[in-house]
Amino acid sequence: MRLLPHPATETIQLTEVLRALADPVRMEIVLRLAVQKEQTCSNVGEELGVHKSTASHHYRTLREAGVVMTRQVGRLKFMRLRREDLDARFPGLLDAVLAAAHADDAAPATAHGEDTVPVTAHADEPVRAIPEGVPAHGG
Amino acid sequence: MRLLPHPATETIQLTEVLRALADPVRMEIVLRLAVQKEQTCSNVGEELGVHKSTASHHYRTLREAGVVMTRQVGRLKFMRLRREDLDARFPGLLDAVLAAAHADDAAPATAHGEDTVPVTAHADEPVRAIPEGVPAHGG
DNA sequence: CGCATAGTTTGATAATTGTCAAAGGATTAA
DNA sequence: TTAATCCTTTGACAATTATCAAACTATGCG
Repeated sequence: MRLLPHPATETIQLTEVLRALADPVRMEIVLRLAVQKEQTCSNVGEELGVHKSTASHHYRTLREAGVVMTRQVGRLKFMRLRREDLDARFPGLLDAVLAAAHADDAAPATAHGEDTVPVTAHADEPVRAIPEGVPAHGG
Repeated sequence: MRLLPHPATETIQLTEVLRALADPVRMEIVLRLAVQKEQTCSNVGEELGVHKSTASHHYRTLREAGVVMTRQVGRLKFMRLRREDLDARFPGLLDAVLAAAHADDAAPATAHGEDTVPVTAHADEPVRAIPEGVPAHGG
């Protein structure tokens, strides 16, 4: 059994964690690991729709950012989230991200399963809001 | 008074938020806004150490990701965090990120103000941990 | 050894991004 | 209108990155 190099908990950098998570493929990996706790790279990779070398690149990115821990058993490599380490370093961050990812999955326009709300109206037009205590200077 | 186009709360994408936050300059902007609540672009930009056009690019990135709201008053543009919107869309995320940013500021190696711990020893070497219920098959 | 399995590394490429510099709005002041 | 202020846009460029393909390493099996 062997371990690959991982950053110590204290040296995990927020910016790198966020960047690691700011990719759809890597987020998908993290979400799977959040449910399945530990998986082989092969298992994770087969469902991602990317080449195995691409997947390997993402494993490395996640590992070097301190998001996942990889251990090798025979020919297999098992990946797992560094939940406790991340919680110790950045309390609540991982949970918030995972919860947010689920909130993001539920498509807003069809979340209620009823109205196809005209969200596009907001997306490209100026928002009418926040007049607030504006330091306007004249009427 | 005018408003620039902003994404509606329901259309804010987690990946874009994380990517927006995964940059040191933008994180710095967000941290300032978290404290000062609202500032002009000029105020924020002067302390960032980047060209004003670069700063403008970052404002845009943050705005399009749904992280900040910008309103124009005369020649000035005021920026503010979309705290309530982000909380509504991704509960706890912004708070966790802000707390994490503060935890990241406190340099771990000198946090105790005493020992210049050999963190580099961990950074590049294999970690001894997580033997756990490993499906090892032999001694 | 020879062969298969599991991932990584290297090479190549296209896309994205952070940066500065310079020109371009938009607004206020005179 | 001209000038000044505030910020954005465009252009250029270097660095990073996501991707696939192919070669490579490491392990296990006979």
